[in-house]
Amino acid sequence: MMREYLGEIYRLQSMPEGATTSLLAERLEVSPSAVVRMLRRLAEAKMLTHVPYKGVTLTPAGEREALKSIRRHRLLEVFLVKVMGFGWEEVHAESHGLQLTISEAFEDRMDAVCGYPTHCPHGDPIPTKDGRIAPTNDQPLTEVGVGASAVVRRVKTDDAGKLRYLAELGLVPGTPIRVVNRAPFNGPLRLQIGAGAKPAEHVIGTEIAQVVRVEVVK
Amino acid sequence: MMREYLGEIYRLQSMPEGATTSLLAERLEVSPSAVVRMLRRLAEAKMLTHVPYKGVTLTPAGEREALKSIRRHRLLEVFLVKVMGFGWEEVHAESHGLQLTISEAFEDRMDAVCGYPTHCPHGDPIPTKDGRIAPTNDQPLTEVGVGASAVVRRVKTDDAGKLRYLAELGLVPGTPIRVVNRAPFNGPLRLQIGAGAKPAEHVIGTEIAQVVRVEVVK
DNA sequence: GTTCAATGTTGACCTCGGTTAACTTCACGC
DNA sequence: GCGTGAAGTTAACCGAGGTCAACATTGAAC
Repeated sequence: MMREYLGEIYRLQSMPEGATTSLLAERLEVSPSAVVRMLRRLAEAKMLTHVPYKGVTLTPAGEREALKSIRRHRLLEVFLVKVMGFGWEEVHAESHGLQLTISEAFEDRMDAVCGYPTHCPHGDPIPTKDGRIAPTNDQPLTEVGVGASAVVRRVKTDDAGKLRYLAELGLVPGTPIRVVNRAPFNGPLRLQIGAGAKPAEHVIGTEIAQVVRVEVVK
Repeated sequence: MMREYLGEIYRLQSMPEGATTSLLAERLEVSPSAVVRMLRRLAEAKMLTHVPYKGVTLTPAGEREALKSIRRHRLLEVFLVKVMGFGWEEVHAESHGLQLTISEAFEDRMDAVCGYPTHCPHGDPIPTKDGRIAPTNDQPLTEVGVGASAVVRRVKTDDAGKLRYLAELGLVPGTPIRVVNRAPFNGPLRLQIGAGAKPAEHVIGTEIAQVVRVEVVK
């Protein structure tokens, strides 16, 4: 359990808001008080430093553990999609419990059975066994200029409905797109999705566009 | 957790000794007092009746739950061997934790991915989703007469060492054998193992023979 | 500078699953 | 029929992980 908290702290640290008590509580679906107590225990275990009312910072040891948790989580997601046949919108919920009980041997088997994947179904990089993680270099679709071509890299949501919708549209990691048009005042985007002879054209709202991260192609 | 206790109770009820507190404690690797408390809770939940100092009997509801647990456990074992590439001697330990956290959806996927197996790697029948379990009709190898032909049906041990040894010998469910000779006073057995042109011959001790259950071929 | 709402923290409590130590009950040998 | 050892049970305890209610701190608005 401690490791899962660390993983979530790591994820949140790389976001603008940082890893706050209430955000952690929300993501882990527990009460804030449960989070605070766990922070104390993790601080005692030298996994992080916690300055009350200020914030939290992972120690190097804490980061190592966090990356182990993230590796496990993302490998599990790949596994559930590629081997078990779950949809990419189902895996978040499904991983929740499994993550806590799989052994290291099982993790290694998943890795092998999936062909040593480098990214999870949503496009996030999977840390290596020795704790290295590939850097990401993408931006929200909302920030891409009209006319630009790009490739979808990551999809930053756990919402099953949004994920289903994105899959329908073909907005999955690896898909090439082009921003055809953007309505004013953060209006909806018109996108060309996919390559080849007949790329589809779709209009998506900003709530969806914010969630899709792309790498612009020169 | 309750379901796992029920599964173990069911398994033990079909053995000569029955489901006693101490046997349960041993199989579940917990203290007898933990077992007794769980028995009380299961009795409250109308899953069984427990007469202190006498014994325990599953109610129909308890039996249903027990079979669900057993199904889950055995499916998991098949899955670990066929899909994940574990050895049949490793799966008992590996299932322990996983069993507690897999969802019903995951169970269904395992079933499908494994091709709807009917027996676990050790030869025990897998209950169906609606709670029916195939009867078994085998006997310990120790009770088979000299000269008789038989087919290995089940292997009744969780000991990794014994399982490894049995796999080496080829004494796995489905293998045809013949009892060539038996030394007096419950002495070792000489067996012909396997069919075809050159069946192997091996001598095994009674400790091993007791664990192997076979169906005699007329 | 005060106030106040949002955020963070502490404390008291619950359940679950495990433990050990002490006590009961059972059944078997004599 | 009476010990006595094994098996079963009860009681008191622990830690993990969760809750809610009360309290503390922060920072932004006025």
